[in-house]
Amino acid sequence: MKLATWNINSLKVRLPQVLDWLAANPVDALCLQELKLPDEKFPLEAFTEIGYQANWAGQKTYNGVAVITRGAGTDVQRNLPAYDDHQQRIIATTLDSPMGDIRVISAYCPNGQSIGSDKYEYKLEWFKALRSWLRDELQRYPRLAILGDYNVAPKDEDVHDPLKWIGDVLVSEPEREAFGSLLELGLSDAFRQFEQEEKSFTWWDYRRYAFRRNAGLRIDHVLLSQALQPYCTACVIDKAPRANEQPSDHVPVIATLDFAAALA
DNA sequence: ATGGTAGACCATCTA
Repeated sequence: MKLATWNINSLKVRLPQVLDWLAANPVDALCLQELKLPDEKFPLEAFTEIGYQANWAGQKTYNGVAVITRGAGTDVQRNLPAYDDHQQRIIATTLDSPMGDIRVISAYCPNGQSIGSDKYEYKLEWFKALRSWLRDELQRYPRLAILGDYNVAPKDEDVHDPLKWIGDVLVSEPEREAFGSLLELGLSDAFRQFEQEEKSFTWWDYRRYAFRRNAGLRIDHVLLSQALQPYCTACVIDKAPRANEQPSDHVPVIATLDFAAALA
């Protein structure tokens, strides 16, 4: 089973790239962020034509998340139930697997804009609400994967130039603590369970030739519950789509779960 | 210190 996440920064612009990517990477679930389109503009047919189903929470202009899946999802949940928020940042669905139900969540965590701004306070509040919801969700669904754009580089090794970024949004200590508070629930950062190349990033600013200079951050993550982590055999970043014409500023992250040994 | 680019949308906002 393969699970992936990709912040595509406008599904309208990136739809052809997403379809191409799925053809080349037929994952079981692809979590998308920053759809930037309202519910009624979601291109469902484009996905059904290639054998996928979809659940989404759209919004005009900003935000918006989706989970593209091979099978039909059940128990679909939009947004954080106990956090009143018009920004569409969460969609959750339950997939069938040889191990039983697996909860898959696509998350677009707030950016925070700048330290001390209203948006930064909102980001920290939102993470608290996310943590609280995830605690309950893990009780209901021990096999849980939450994938998305967390807008947090967890450690200095996830930052191209840590000195330049000290105290900045996306790397500040309160944000890293917020991210760490999710790990305290028993979630693990799948990417760091494996040997990885140094300077592995998932996002590069469009400006100043950041991709060419590999001036990036690792802010897109796959978090796996304790029940799922033992089955994860790989977690990789696919940098290829950043070289496309009109690329997203983020690239996909893919986690592989292998249940064969457990079922043998 | 500012601005650089991209996307949504036609003046800025968000990232």
